[in-house]
Amino acid sequence: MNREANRPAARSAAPTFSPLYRQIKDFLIASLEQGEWGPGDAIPSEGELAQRFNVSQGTVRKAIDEMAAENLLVRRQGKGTFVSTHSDPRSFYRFLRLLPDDGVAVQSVSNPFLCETVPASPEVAGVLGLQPADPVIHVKRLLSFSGQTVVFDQIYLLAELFSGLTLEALRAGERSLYSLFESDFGVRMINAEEHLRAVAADAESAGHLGVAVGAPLLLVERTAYTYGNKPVEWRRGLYCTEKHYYRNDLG
Amino acid sequence: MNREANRPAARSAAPTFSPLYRQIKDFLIASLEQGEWGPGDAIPSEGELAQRFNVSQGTVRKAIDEMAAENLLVRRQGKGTFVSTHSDPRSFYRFLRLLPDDGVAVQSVSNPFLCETVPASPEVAGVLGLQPADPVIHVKRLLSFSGQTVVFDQIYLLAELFSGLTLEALRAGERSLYSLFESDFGVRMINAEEHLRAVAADAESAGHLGVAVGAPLLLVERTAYTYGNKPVEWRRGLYCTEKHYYRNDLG
DNA sequence: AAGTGGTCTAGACCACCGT
DNA sequence: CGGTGGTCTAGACCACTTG
Repeated sequence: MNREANRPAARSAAPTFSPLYRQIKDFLIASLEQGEWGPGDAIPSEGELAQRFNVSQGTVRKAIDEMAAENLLVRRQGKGTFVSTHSDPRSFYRFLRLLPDDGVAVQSVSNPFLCETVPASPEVAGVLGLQPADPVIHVKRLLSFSGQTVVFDQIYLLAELFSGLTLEALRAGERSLYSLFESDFGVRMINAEEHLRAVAADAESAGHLGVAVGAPLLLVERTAYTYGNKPVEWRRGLYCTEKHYYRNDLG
Repeated sequence: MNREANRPAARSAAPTFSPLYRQIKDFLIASLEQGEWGPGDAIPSEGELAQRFNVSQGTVRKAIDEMAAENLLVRRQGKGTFVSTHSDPRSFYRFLRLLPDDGVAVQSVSNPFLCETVPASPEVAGVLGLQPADPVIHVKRLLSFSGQTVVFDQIYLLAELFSGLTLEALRAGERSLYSLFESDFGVRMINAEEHLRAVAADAESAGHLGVAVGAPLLLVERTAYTYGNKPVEWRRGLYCTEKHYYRNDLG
C-alpha cells in the first residue's frame, strides 16, 4: 500500500487522513463490489493479503475485523474468511423480524402473484433516486408462517438492475428473495432501513390477510441498499400482528 | 492476570477457554457493575491497566474495544476512555426510535401523571423474573413532540431497585428517565428488546392521544436489562403514528 | 511538553480445520 | 500434518487534547 503517498497527506490541509487498514478495507470492498470474489467464496488469507499490500498481518486483520463486524465477511477459524451470502443462514443477517407469539421461528413461505414493470410513482422515485416515471419492477407477494398468511408485500426494484425478473423466477425454488437477487442478478443487499407505523387495513390488504377492513395492521416500509449506500429496493409491507410480533433489539 | 492458571484450563475438559482480553473485559465489567467508576468518569489509561494486569497494552486495548462496541465505554482520543452515561447524548445510545415525518428529531417532553407501587400482574412478573404479586412500581406518562402528545407509556419497575421513586422526582428536571435511574438509583440500562404490534386504541389510550377509539396504534412492549442481562423494567407504550414513525436500521 | 488513545510492525505461539 | 484464523507481546511512532 502507498505508505508514503498517504502519510504526508495527513499533515497537509484538506485531504482527510486515512489509515492503512482503512485503505485496505476500501480496496477489499471495491473488490467485492466488482465481484472479484463471489458470495460464499473464500478471500485470500490474511498472510497473503499482508504480502500483497506490503503491510503486517495485524493491519490486514483490522481491516477484515471491521468488515466482519459489518457483516460483509465471515471469519471461520481454521478455514478462512468468506464473503457473506444470503443463501447461507449462518452467514448473512436476515431482514425479516417477524416472529410468532408462541414457539420459535418457523420458515416463512413466499407466494408472489404479480411482477410487472411500471413507471415509478413520485414517492418510489424519490426514495430510489429516480426520475418520476422511470421504470421500476413492481412485485406483490404474500408471506405465510405455518400456513397462515401474515404479510402482504409490495416491492419496487430498480428495473435497470433487475431486468428480466419474472413471476416464474420468483416462484421457483425455496430461496429467499435476497438470495435470488444475489445469485441471479449480482445485487447484494447489505443494509436496510425500516419505517414502522400502525395503519387501518384497506380492502385489498384485508382481503389478502383475512382481516376486517379497518383492522389495525403494522405498516413496514423498507429501503434496502447495496454497496455505496445505493438504494435498490423499496417495499411496503403490511403485517398482521394478531399472532406475530416484530422484534427489535436495542443497543 | 493469571496467565498460568488459565492456559492449562484450555487443555482440560470442561472449562471453556477464555482468552486474556476476555478476562480483563469481564473484570472491567464487574468493576463497572460495582460502581468502581461512575457514569461519565474516566477509567484508567490503557497503559496503566496493562501494568496493573501485567499484560501488553494491545491486550487491554482489545478488551476495551469490545466494550466500546457494546456501548459500555466511550473512547476519546487524547483524553481517555469514559464510562457511558445516559446523561450525555453523544455517549449513550437513545432508546426512543420515534421520529416526526417531516423534519429532524425534536426533544421529547415527558409528562408522568401516576407513580404507585402495586403487585405485579402475572404477565409483568413473568417478564421481570418475579413471583406474581411481588411489588413493582407502576408509572404512567405521556410523551410529547413539539407540543403534540404522541406516546402513552405504562412502565413497570422492580420495586426493590427503585424504592423511593416518586411522581415529584419524575417530574423534576429535564433529564430522561434512564438518566434519572442511573444517577438517582445507580441502575444503568444497557440493553433492551422491543416487541411491536399494531392494535386498536382502547378508551384510555384514545383519550390520552386524542384519537378515536379503535384507531390503529403502534404497541411497543419493551424489556430493559441492566448488567448481567437482568431485566429491571418492562413498559407498554402506545404510539400514535399519524405524523411520526418508528425507525429501525437493519444490518 | 506530557499524557492519552490510534496505528503499525515483526514475530511468537495457540486453536481449529482439513487431509 | 500444513494452513487458517485467534491471541499476545514489546516497542515504535502518529494524532489529539490539555496545560
